[in-house]
Amino acid sequence: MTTTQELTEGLDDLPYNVFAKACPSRGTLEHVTGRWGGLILCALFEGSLRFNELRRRVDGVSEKMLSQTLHALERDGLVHREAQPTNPPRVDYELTRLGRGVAERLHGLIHFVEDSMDEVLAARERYDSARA
Amino acid sequence: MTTTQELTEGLDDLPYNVFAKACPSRGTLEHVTGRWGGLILCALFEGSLRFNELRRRVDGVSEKMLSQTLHALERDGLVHREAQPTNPPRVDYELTRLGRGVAERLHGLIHFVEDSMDEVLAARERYDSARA
DNA sequence: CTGCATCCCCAAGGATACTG
DNA sequence: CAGTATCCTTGGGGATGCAG
Repeated sequence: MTTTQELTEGLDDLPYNVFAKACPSRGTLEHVTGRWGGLILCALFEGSLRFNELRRRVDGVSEKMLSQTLHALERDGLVHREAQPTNPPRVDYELTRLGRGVAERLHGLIHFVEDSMDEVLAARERYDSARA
Repeated sequence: MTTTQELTEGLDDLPYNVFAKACPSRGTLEHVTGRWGGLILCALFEGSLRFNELRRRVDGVSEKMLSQTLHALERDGLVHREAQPTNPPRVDYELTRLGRGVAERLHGLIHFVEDSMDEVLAARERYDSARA
């Protein structure tokens, strides 16, 4: 007996496949690796932060983008929002278990890139001077 | 004049720090985690590919974006371009040692996201129904 | 096949002002 | 403090055409 599953297994037809244009995992990947998503998750990996702490930590985010990105990450179940009904308001953002899994890997990637920058910059100079 | 470097030193004054707006590592991170960069590196992680193979593998990339992203990755020293002076032309793209380091970590991240999609989708439903 | 050049649109995202 | 609402600009990126 040959099932559809058997016919297609072994290549990329796992339940979710980023390489497929329509796969929902691509959307989540973009939230996670987007311009601000990665930095926000990585910042929260070091501990929970309040809105404006996060804003200062991630140099260059606008209020709007921080708010918007946090909403997307919260919706995807990667970030938990803890609002305290005090005055003035205090809201803490922290990673969920799922979020820690993502952030841990993102953290590894980011530090690898940081540690590689000397080589990257050297490669750029070679590339540029080769066609000057 | 207060520079970003001065503002952040004492905290993360490692040679390179993605959290600082002006750090060159942020640019490279964006090449690597950009909309197409991540998928291209991840595709090449499984082996070298020709231009149109890559184009088919990464469902949805336009010719322009593939070409443009490959140039950025080549310039950063992550991808090696091997052109054969045949007719018709044949060009292979493969990861450099540095590129493999990045792609390996990216690959781990991407698969973690794919494997988490059921949970992500469930979280979205909870989030949406909670404010319907 | 492997691209580069051009046109063009639209949405990401910055700036600013306002609210609870 | 923690956001939301609005406006407006820029460039990301798709479509098309051409070339070696």
